[in-house]
Amino acid sequence: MTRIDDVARLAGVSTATVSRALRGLPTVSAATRRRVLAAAEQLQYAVSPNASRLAGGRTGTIAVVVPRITRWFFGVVVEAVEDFVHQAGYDLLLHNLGGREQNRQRLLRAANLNKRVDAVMLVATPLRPADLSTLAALGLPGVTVSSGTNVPGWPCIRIDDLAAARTATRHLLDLGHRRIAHISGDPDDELAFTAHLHRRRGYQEAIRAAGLRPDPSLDVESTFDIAGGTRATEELLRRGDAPTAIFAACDEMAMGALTALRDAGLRVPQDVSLIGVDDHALSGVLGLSTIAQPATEQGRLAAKLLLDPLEGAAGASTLTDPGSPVILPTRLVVRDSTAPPRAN
Amino acid sequence: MTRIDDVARLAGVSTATVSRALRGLPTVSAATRRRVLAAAEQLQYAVSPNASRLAGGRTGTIAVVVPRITRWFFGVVVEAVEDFVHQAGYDLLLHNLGGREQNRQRLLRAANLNKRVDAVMLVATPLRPADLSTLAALGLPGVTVSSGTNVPGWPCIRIDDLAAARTATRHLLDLGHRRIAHISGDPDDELAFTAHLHRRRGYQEAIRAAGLRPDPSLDVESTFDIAGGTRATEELLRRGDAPTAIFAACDEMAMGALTALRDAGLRVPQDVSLIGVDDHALSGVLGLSTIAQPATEQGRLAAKLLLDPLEGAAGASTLTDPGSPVILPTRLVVRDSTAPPRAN
DNA sequence: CTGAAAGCGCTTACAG
DNA sequence: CTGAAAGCGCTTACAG
Repeated sequence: MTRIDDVARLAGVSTATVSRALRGLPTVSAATRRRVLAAAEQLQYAVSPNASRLAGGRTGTIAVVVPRITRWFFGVVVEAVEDFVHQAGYDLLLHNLGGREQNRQRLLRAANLNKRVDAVMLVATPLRPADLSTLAALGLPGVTVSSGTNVPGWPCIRIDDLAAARTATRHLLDLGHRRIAHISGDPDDELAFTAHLHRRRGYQEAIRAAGLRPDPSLDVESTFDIAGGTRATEELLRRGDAPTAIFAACDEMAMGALTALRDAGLRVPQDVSLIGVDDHALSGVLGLSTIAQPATEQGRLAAKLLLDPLEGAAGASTLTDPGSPVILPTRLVVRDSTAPPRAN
Repeated sequence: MTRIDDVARLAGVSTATVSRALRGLPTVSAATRRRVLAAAEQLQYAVSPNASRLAGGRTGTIAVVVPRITRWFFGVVVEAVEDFVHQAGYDLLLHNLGGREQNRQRLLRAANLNKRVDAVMLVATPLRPADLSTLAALGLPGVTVSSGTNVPGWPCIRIDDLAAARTATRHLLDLGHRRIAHISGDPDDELAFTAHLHRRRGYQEAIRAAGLRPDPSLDVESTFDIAGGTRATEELLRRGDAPTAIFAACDEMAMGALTALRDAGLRVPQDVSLIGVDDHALSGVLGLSTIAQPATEQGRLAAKLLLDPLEGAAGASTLTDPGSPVILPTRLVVRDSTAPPRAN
């Protein structure tokens, strides 16, 4: 392995000058810089990140925490963040909680973030009060994406889950539905993010705004994924007196609902209308109506808010007030899964 | 930030002893270890990874390279790898090529892997001869998953793409189909992985084994994703004389095909049968017949083959001969998208 | 614009 | 089983 002093020797300068030239600091003459770059090139020199980080006090790395990388939203967010982060010359440490409480605890143990990253991005990651203290003690900058827990001092990027749910529910109401069910995540799950809590409230608000009363038997909780959508819908049908429409808290749950409805011999939308939230890559294929949310933009913006301050970008801190979340717009996309209820 | 000498002072031992005790080395008396652990706990001490890595010469980090984290197979593989890697106490550096040749080049530039990781996992990542030299020069251990390019000395985990394609095609043949189309990835794409090349060959072999001749007009190339499946199918239909069955090189392409077929007014499987490869999480929802491949197992096994040697696990090197790939089994899953052609 | 020297916080022979 | 000391490969004031 060639080291910095090999380069220094070849270029006929000190290691300090090599360090400055390679990092593009302005205090190096053009001629010297040329010689250093040539020497480094000739020796195929690569700086040792660990030495550099130890001496410089920066890690050049950011941590990204997601509940499950295999779910549509989180995959898209990570892809956007990865791109931005690597463009900026940082490394990306991935943490996938995978629904295991133990993973979240391991992550938050001092040793796993501390001294290891310059900043943290928490995507839809819920935190207990104790976790917040741990994070605060680390003193790291960070950003949160999607709901989860707000961290004081960190900016937050998300959509308006309440409004999204109201829009979805109102779309069903406008079509003439009155028996509208809701399937959503489990509020008791420690690791559950909180988006679905707001979506449930939005659903209930829209129902009430239409002069109806939310019917608890039409509100089923399960896991926030495909299988959960299937189970919730099966439970819904088991309760008898099927709804004429279902608002699923996310597209993946809606997809799971499709299976359950099909197995029950119910057609979408003729027998039951169905709408989700996300605009998953496959929602178009399935003809699923949904509330589209901009996943790539949320990831990209979050990465920018995270890195700009580290880079000391001009106006970085004025881009957003850490106190108030940045809300990105959603959009109703009507496809083939929603229609007026059958005249009976 | 508390440092190792703070702990040493509190415990009344040297920093060397603290280092040994904390890492669980056997050469520390039980009493001393207890005192050190207590002191570390009391001070909330976390080792500095950079200092440790610089002094110790290990990075405690592995790099994982995938074409696109948002695609089903890669997301599942990364999830499995992440779990294994973190359990083993390593960090995971994620690289998502995102279809950009520039990203691949950036990754392979000496500075981006060199001195930064202890080992590399390449998932379906193709390499040019020059890239192979670069990797060889780094002298890093590694493993490849799914096709891509074989790296001398690295184990390789994958399925038998040829056999999978033959099975899929034969399933259609067995149902009575004779005009069987194939939609697959673009062989000219620099960044394309190579799985689809084998799948095409398997398709052609099965066609020939049935005494038929592969028809080039039934073999359409596009991108290896949902949109590519749609475009390829549209092209197929544009050529006239539609096939009675389509074998898509992956489930995501098959899903894209569904859209195109529906838009053309063709029903699956009544008008056209359709089968893919993967057993994507949504294939069940869509009733898509497919050749299931074990993505989680491939990721887990690859992680194990990567880490065991680093840990000096007993028999690590005998687990597999780096020369011959480890082939995991696939399985035909028949759902509702394949049926006999219409009697005409 | 450049260099000598100290220091970043650990781990590792080496000696006992 | 334990410690003193050197060393890992950089960066950063400081001085010029």
